[in-house]
This record gives sequence, C-alpha cells and structure tokens, in this order.
Amino acid sequence: MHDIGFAQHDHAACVASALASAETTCAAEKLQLTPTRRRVLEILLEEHRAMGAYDILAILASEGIGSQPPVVYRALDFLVTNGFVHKIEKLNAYLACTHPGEDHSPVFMICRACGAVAESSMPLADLRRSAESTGFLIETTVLEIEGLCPACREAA
Amino acid sequence: MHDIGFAQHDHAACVASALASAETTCAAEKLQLTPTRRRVLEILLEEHRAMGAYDILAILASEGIGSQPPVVYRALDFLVTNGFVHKIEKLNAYLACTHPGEDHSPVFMICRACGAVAESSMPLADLRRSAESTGFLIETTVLEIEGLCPACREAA
DNA sequence: TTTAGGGTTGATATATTATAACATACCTTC
DNA sequence: GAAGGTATGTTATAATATATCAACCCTAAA
Repeated sequence: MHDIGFAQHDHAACVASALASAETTCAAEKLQLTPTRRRVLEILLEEHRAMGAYDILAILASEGIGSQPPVVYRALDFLVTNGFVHKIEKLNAYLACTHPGEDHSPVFMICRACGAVAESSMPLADLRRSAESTGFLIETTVLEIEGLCPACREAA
Repeated sequence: MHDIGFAQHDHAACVASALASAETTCAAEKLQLTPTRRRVLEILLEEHRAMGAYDILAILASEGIGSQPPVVYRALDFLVTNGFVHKIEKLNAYLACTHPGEDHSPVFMICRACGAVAESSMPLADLRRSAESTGFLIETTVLEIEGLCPACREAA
C-alpha cells in the first residue's frame, strides 16, 4: 500500500490494471504500445508521482533502453496524446492518468511542500458554457492548483 | 485600438491606467517598482500578449537596460509575486494581468493557432469547496484552456 | 558617524527542459 | 519488391531558468 492522491490504495493492482487497460485501448484503436512506450507508462504508474522527463530517461538509460532525450520525449508525446499520461505544466513533469479512457478535464492538486500531485476532475460544462459564449472553442484545459496536502498541513 | 482578448479596446488608456495602478499599489504596499521592473511591466502591457522571458530580455537589451537572463527573471518574479503579471505555464510565457488588485483566480484562454491569450476569471468557490473537502489547502490555481479563438475559427 | 542589515543589481556560469534534423529500420500493402 | 507510413537511433542544439557571489544603496540602530 502506498500513500497516493492523499489517500491509500492497493498500488500493485492499480499498476497492473492501468497497464492492462492501456493495452486494451491501444489494441482497440490500433495504437502501437511499443516496449519503450509501455515501459515509460509502467515507470510512471509504479512511481505514482509526477516525474521529470530526465528522471524517466535516467531509468531507461539504466535499463539500456535508451539514453538520449528524444527517446523519452517521443514516448511521453505518445502517452500524453493518447490520454495515458498528463503533463503538469507547472512542474514540467509527467504523471500517469488515474482514470484513462474517461473523457475528463484533469484537475491537479499539487502540494507545494512535498510535491505530491493528486488528479481530480471537474465538470467542464460550466466552463465550456462561459468560454464559448465568447466564441472561443475549448480544445484542452489544464487547471493547476497549488497548495498544501493534508499531510503537509499537519506537519506545518 | 487593438484586437485584444478577442475584443476591441482603447489600448493606450489601458496601458497608462494599468501602470498608474501598479505604481499606486506599490507605493501603498512599500514595494519597489524599480525602473527595470516598471519597464518589464510596461513592455508586457504594451505588447498585450503572452511573451517569453527571452523576448522581453531582447527588448531590455536593445534599450541597454540589461542583457543577462537574471535581469528579466528577477523582474518577472517580482511582478508575478505581486500579481501584476501572470505566467502561462503551458506556454512558458508571461502576460500582464488585466485586472490587478482584484483577488482572482486567473483563467487563460490560449489560442492554439495564433497564440493569443485572453484572461478571464471564474468563481473559485466551487473549486475550493470540492478540493478542501479532501483536506487540500488551495494556495494558487491556474486553469489553462487551449483552443481556437473566434478569429481563428473563422479562418479555419 | 559608523556599522549592520535588507533589498536590489551586476556578472559569470551552469542547470534544466525540450526539439531539430537526418539517417536507419521495420512493417504493411499494393 | 517498391512505396509509404510509423517508429527508432543519433548527434547536435535550442529554449527556458537558476545558482552563486560580489557590489551597491538605502535605512536605521548603535
């Protein structure tokens, strides 16, 4: 059991099911979940935290998979494009999506103190209504919230 | 008149009043709006678009104000910290705040095609209620919306 | 008046994040 | 078996941001 998303859960099962889900999705949509892409997703699922591209690259390099930046950026691009991973712009970091497959507008809660990131979601409807009344067409949204997670609040 | 925030407005008046407002605020709060800081804010107000730090630095350099990165990053840090400028994380770019002084949670609408950025705001109340029910303390929020602005929709 | 402190600036160097560009390999399919 | 698409390997470089340390300037306390 790990401490994730400010709550407890069975991590091994979570990794396995998320990987299986990604494989199913890729098969269904004729996307190539190649070994490098699969391993990057697996790393992000296992670590279950927002990681920098070069952190991931270091792991890949230690496993002999690849040591040049394009290796990891290409894999991340694939994973982000297809909804398996989110980029946390505010941290320049990447995080495995905790509910892939669902059409969601991610909301990240980033703890300034410990760096933990929890993914939530919010109704996009209100947002969309107000934005599009101005004629703006929403394609992607990222809401980044920074603050203190429960554990760090207690520690402070 | 310029085309800003997907609408028209009197830009010269807007720049002047925003600068005056910044000066008033700084005087009241004993913040030092030094020449470099003031000029960076003025540049962002005049351009009225999201600019990269190095774009701003190039202008400062051409004016003999400073040519090294810390010059612009220090000024931006001051301006962002004190609410005169927002950072658009998704673009690694900076934008003068269109309603400084108000306690607001910025919402940026970023046009993928032309790069225009309009700042809006949204009720933080709902957001705060749902986040804090999990024990998370919100300190800062950034919602970044990418899509197509009205002009680019027509062009497409 | 001097000295200590805080805030700002100058300047050099470097860290961190990300992409361009081009060659190669590997499939599929026609 | 040649063409075209997708993915990978590799080198180099671009773009963004920060660390560090010395100098300066103002203020205020000793």
